[in-house]
Amino acid sequence: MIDEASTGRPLRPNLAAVAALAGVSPSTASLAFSGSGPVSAAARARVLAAAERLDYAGPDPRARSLRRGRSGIVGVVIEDRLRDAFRDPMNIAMLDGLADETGSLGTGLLLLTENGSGAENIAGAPVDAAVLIGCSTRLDASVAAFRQRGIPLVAIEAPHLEGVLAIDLDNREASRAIAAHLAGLGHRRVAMVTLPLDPDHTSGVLTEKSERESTGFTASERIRGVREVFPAAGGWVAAGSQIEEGTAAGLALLSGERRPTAIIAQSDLLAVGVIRAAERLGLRVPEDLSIVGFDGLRLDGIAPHDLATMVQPAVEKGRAAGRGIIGLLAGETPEPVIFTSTFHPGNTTARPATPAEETTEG
Amino acid sequence: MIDEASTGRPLRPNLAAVAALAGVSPSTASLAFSGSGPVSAAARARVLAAAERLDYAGPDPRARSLRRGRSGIVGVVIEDRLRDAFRDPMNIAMLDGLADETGSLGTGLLLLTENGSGAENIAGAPVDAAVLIGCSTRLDASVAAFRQRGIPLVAIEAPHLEGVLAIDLDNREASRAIAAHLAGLGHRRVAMVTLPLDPDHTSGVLTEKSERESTGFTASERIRGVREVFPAAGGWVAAGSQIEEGTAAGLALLSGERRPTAIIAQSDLLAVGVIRAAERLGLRVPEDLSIVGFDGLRLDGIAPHDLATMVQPAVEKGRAAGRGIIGLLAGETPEPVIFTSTFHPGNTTARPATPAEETTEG
DNA sequence: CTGTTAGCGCGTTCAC
DNA sequence: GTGAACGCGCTAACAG
Repeated sequence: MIDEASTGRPLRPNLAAVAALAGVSPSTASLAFSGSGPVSAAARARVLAAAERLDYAGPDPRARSLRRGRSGIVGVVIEDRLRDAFRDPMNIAMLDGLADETGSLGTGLLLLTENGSGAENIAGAPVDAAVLIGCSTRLDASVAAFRQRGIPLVAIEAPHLEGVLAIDLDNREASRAIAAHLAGLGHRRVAMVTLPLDPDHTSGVLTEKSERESTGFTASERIRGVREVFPAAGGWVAAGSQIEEGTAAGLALLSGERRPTAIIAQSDLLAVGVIRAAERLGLRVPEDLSIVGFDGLRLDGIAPHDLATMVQPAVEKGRAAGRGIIGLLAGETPEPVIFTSTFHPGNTTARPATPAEETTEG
Repeated sequence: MIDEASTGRPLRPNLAAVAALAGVSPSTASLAFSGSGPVSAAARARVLAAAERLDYAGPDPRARSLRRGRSGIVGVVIEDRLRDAFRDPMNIAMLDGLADETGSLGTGLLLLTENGSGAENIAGAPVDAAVLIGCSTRLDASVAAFRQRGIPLVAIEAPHLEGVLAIDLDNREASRAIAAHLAGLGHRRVAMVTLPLDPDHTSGVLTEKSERESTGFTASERIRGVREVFPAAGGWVAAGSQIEEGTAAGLALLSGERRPTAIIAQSDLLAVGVIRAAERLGLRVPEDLSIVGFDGLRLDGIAPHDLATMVQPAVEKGRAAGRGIIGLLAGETPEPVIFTSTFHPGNTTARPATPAEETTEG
């Protein structure tokens, strides 16, 4: 058997070995591979031939990244489990935009989840920059560690953090606009279905406590927006952005006595679920119940209605994050970005059947 | 301003600086951080204090991975664009299982796409091991490079590759079983809706040519399985595993003269799309058209029917891949795994209205 | 328990 | 255009 011991040379050849065989110095061989310097065609050819003979696959990425101080890897910090995060089509769209933009500069996206690897591990990742997605206060430790390392950070829809480039969405204003639209139609009893408020994705009635202790930035912002129009609006906290969760929420909200005449869901999938719940309860949409979603997901065929919703530029958010990273890595100081959602009226809202009662309820 | 130039010490402190300040040797400081060796409590405390004073965030991941020869990163090679790959819930389930199992050993999953980064880049990633997903022959270059580097490889549902641990699904047999089920009911005119056959996701009639030149391993296997029962079955190649694609396929297949009495879709989402197409054409399922899917996705609410399908253990596939990687990294030689799908009869198949005509058609 | 030494594999000076 | 030398930051051996 031909192996390390019998041949006397290392099993995995290194650049030095290739250089030796090619009869050039290591630095010349290095230049031949990286192409970032003047090498004679002859020398390059000899190096490449030697590499082939030794079955050398090119410079070791680890050594190269140590020497260069860059790994080419962009970290994506996700708080949820992958399964949960990827179930939301908006996250996927964002990742796609991000990959699009960062693909040019590096190797790939490194998925970092808080639960999988502890904050220790997450901050010990060999990334050149990191994007924080759907983050809450729990990420503080990781953020601090990244900062100490001097790793540029971009946060998408997160509370403002010093030194972290913010890519935001007008969640509050968009939600206020939705609420205003419903108020304009005459609705007074309006309820919300929110995205998860805590890291455990506890679902249930939206209480003062759950709202106060919320770590879900986007969800909280959207609640606040609605509250600007309906200060006392109640709601249901869903365990995730899924149709079934919306149905559960809908059943809970619509089964009570003084049921709402309109429901504002924080995602389109939740809204579809609410529509299902309404149908199951024999309520017509929008005659008996107005429903508005959020996201602007293409729902053709999934829901029979043309859902009223706030269309958000998810892919663009990812792209902006990617561009931000590139800028930061280039030593620039990119401006924060706030994206604007646009209202799609659809056909799932209408004047309430019994308009203008007094106040809102939960 | 206090900076590098004025203080004379590097802006980012390194382990040596910390050790110096703590009055211990670098190796002692290293042990204090990694915890993998005997260090006196006093020494550790001094090191930690020094680290805090210097705002040192711990050992540099790049240097550490060079020295240790391991980065703690597992690569996931995806052929598609992220958007396409993640649109298929099976892929997400797999990734989840993979992350679950590999979370223990490392930092995270590095998403590598062929289109984003070239084969050069992809093989230059500092990964300890890699999982190939939905790969075709186009990945050969990357595979070769990984092999040269001695990086353990696991392939999920891929053609057999020497030295690559295979995690497989009984696609062929499962598809044969579906076909046999339909044959048993009396169906003779059966058509397929397949997953993409080429990297560009070209959709259209399934032709001898597209079939022959297919790079979609899973799709081809499933076609072969069906062909064991219906050798002449025709079909439609979808551009992806999405409901709308299924609808398009259904419309194409069902609009012709001698329309099939049963359609075998290669995913549940496609099957749902076909159901929609059937409904749009006024065909009843299963009375006028039997439909079978694949995957065993939970479709509650998305489709009114209880879809007949082959339930595949997607999360388990990911888990098995993860365990395989762990084994390979430990120097073991894990056995390949072949998972078995189980048939869920549902209520979307029935005897054909006009049974037992002669042969199949396209 | 701690310190010393010696690289990991490469890229980058700076001379020639 | 090329080679020699050095150091990136850390950790595995050993020696004390």
